[in-house]
Amino acid sequence: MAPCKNSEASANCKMVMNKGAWTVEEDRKLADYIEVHGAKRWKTIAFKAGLKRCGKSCRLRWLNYLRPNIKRGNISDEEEDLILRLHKLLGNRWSLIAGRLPGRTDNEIKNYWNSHLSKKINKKEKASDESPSTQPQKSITEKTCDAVAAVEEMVEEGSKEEAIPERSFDVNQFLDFSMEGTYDLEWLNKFLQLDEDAWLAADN
DNA sequence: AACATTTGCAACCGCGTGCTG
DNA sequence: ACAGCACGCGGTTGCAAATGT
Repeated sequence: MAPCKNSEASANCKMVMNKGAWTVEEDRKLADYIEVHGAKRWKTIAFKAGLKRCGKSCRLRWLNYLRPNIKRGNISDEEEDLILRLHKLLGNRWSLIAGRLPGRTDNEIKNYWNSHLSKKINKKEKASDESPSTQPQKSITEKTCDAVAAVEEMVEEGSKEEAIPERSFDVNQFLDFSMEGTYDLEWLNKFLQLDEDAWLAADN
């Protein structure tokens, strides 16, 4: 145990805070309190639930572990593919990426990226560096990444000039996560289909 | 079996942003 | 306009479990 150093808790910093792994008892207290009072004002929640934790810590525990409908582990190929596509498009915007994967948290996706996908990509890059003369068949993921890159270009072009009608790309719509709950890839395919040529080019 | 190294994940930390008085 | 607070994000760390030697 150690005093909480972060700014949020500085006001009551004299209080000794719990740190490290959460216990079952702490989880129960937090979940019970939020079930009754809702997930607002984390500092108050931490205090009133009788937890010697920073509000910040409570929030993280709730969002990443206790929240209902959380999916844990077993990231499917479909989800992995989606993460790769979105990362190509958005970069390390983990919360935005997580927003497209119902039940997944930004922390989980970030961890998954750092421990699995970044290594996969490095391997692929190394492999392609070692055999530059041969042109191996691109995987679905690589193809989609190429297509996403094409979409990115379109976004940039669109910001410079009038959008070409049949190629119009609405960034706001793309980043509008209000249609939560629809776990299909239609929304992305719609954008990817904007440039069939990019697909064909990626194939050659 | 014992030790060293790597891996995977939960949690922490600092910073930026938005809201409120 | 300003200060203080609360929240959210992304990077980083710590540590247990798994794996290698």
